[in-house]
Amino acid sequence: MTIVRVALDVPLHRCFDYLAPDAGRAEIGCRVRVPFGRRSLIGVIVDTPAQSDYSPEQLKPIEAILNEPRLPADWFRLTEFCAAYYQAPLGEVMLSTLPAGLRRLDPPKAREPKAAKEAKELPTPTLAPELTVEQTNALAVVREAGSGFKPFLLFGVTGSGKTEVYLQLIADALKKGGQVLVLVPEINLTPQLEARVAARFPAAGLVSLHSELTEAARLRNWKAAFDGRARIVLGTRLAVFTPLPDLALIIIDEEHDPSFKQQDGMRYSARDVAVFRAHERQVPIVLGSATPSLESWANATAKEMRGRYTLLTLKERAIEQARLPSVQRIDLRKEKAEEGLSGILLEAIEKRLARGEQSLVFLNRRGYAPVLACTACGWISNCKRCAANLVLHLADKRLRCHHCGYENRVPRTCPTCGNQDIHPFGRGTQRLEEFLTERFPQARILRADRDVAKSRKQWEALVEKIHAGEADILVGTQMLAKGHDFPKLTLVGVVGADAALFAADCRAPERLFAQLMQVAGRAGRAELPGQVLIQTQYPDHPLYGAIVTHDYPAFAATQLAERKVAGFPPYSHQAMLRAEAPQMADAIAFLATARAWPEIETHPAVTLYDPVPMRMARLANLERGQLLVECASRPALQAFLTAWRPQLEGIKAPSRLRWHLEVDPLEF
DNA sequence: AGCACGCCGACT
DNA sequence: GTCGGCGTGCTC
Repeated sequence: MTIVRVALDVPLHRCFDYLAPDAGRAEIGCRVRVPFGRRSLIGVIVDTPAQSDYSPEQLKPIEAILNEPRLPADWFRLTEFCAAYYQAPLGEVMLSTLPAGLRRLDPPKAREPKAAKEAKELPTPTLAPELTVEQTNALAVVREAGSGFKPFLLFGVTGSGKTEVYLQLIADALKKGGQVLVLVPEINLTPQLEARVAARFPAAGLVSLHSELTEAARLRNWKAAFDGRARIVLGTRLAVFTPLPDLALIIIDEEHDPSFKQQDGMRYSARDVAVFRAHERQVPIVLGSATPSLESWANATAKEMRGRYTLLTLKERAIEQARLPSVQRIDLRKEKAEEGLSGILLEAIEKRLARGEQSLVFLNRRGYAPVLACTACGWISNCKRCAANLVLHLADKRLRCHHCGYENRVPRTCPTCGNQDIHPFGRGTQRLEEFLTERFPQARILRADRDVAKSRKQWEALVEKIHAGEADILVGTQMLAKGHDFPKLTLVGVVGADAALFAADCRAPERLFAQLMQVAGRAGRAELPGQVLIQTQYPDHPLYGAIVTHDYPAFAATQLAERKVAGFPPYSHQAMLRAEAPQMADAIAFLATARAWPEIETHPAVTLYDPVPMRMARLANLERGQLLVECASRPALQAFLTAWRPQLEGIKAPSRLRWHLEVDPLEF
């Protein structure tokens, strides 16, 4: 009998030893089924130690060895790094990054893909278009760097041809016999990238990996990547963990996008994990964005970072005749607005209607109005379970909490004083749609938000309609800003963006800038020139100034200067301890105990702030508090967290209290 | 995390 | 008298 050390998907920071028959090929990287307490679990063999801390009698024999697939050594280094860096149990990391079919006891029998599909003749690859000078230069820099680890930041506005650069680099990597990993923020927002890659490399066996795939499809695609049949893997953040024997290049499109950050379980940043992976495998990595994250921008431009990343810039739009849209501010202090829309914007819409072009009104707030209130007694519609207002949805006559999902009928009179005079305050997309319908009765108006496009199918149908020119005016949120190009869209009106200017979160301006650049990029992509009108009470705000001049570097420079003064990332590193409990006092008490650990003194480089309630202090009947940890040195922060985390596990707290530690938090 | 055990309150 | 609430402890 041999001893095997097994990582299991349990929230315990240790592995478990078992006995395995010598004959059974129980080797590192194999999955095994083992008895655990009264249950049976799937785990991964991480070691075959000569000795165990437990006596042989205490060790239970494994139940089964699952030899295929055998997880490779570099996958071990990747998951071990993540477990250490994000303070997560190794087994949890390993098992959660495998497709469900490999971590379940009763894996569904993977059906072979239909033979007809394989027999189909491969289409002729689409041809590469002629490159611009900038694209040629960018490619030359990457090619010159060769095949080792080297991170590049490909900075280029919408339409500047980043995708073509990716495609050429993919071609290079494939030619050398390598595999390519392409990460995208959300698969349903970037279907055209998948289509373009597939069309250019029809023989590369492109597979996609994202959470919308069925379990069987995900397992099938994972295996194709694992055994090298798929030469290109295109996926969302979870794809960063896919074993790739011949990995030669990693590409991250829209690298600034917050959806690369996992917000539950192991809270990792797929972008950062990808950079680690590229380093570990000694392959180049290209991060692309029109509005890079400040972290990446600093790595590519700041003196302090000593050029960790190489900056590649695409300034010009690659599509002929297409120019950057003209962006103007509308001063709401001077312009009269009707239902939140200024005369200038309404006139601009009218002009587009006359010319048969499309307009988009961008408002990142769904529903009819963000709150319903009583003018007599001051009652406002708030959520019983959250520190948030219930949003009025007139389309289906409901009051709805956008945070916990609680919903209610719309009362006819004030619930506290009986007054009939209750009013919606503020504006959401439904209200704008209603007003525009009234104002432009001849126009075809389409609203695009999560209420209208609940499923992927509904969303695709909506996009189809817009493409077919079945809408004159679009009213939409965030959803419309990403991905799709609408050729007849020549006007974008931005409404209600000011709120984000003064948000407490230091990353709010960065996100707003990215969002505005993205939505502005929707205007005038083809031969029609585009116009963007931003309605604001603060036309002199530097953020808008930078949007008007399309000047991300200037914006980033001011933001980085502010971060430097404040000692914020990327000039420091952070971790956040969060606790939630039915009573805020319990959550804060837990954090205070964590804060009072005496050995904190032995980590002088680390700053711990006071425990405070979170900005959204109550969510779904749980009160939430947080404690920020900051340190100029990443290794020092890591050393502290590694010593601190076991202490946290020992803190006695009410059973309903939950806590987690997040490294490199994005939201505050 | 599960899943057991165990010890007190309010039901058929 | 039991059903069941959740506090506590353990999993090689």
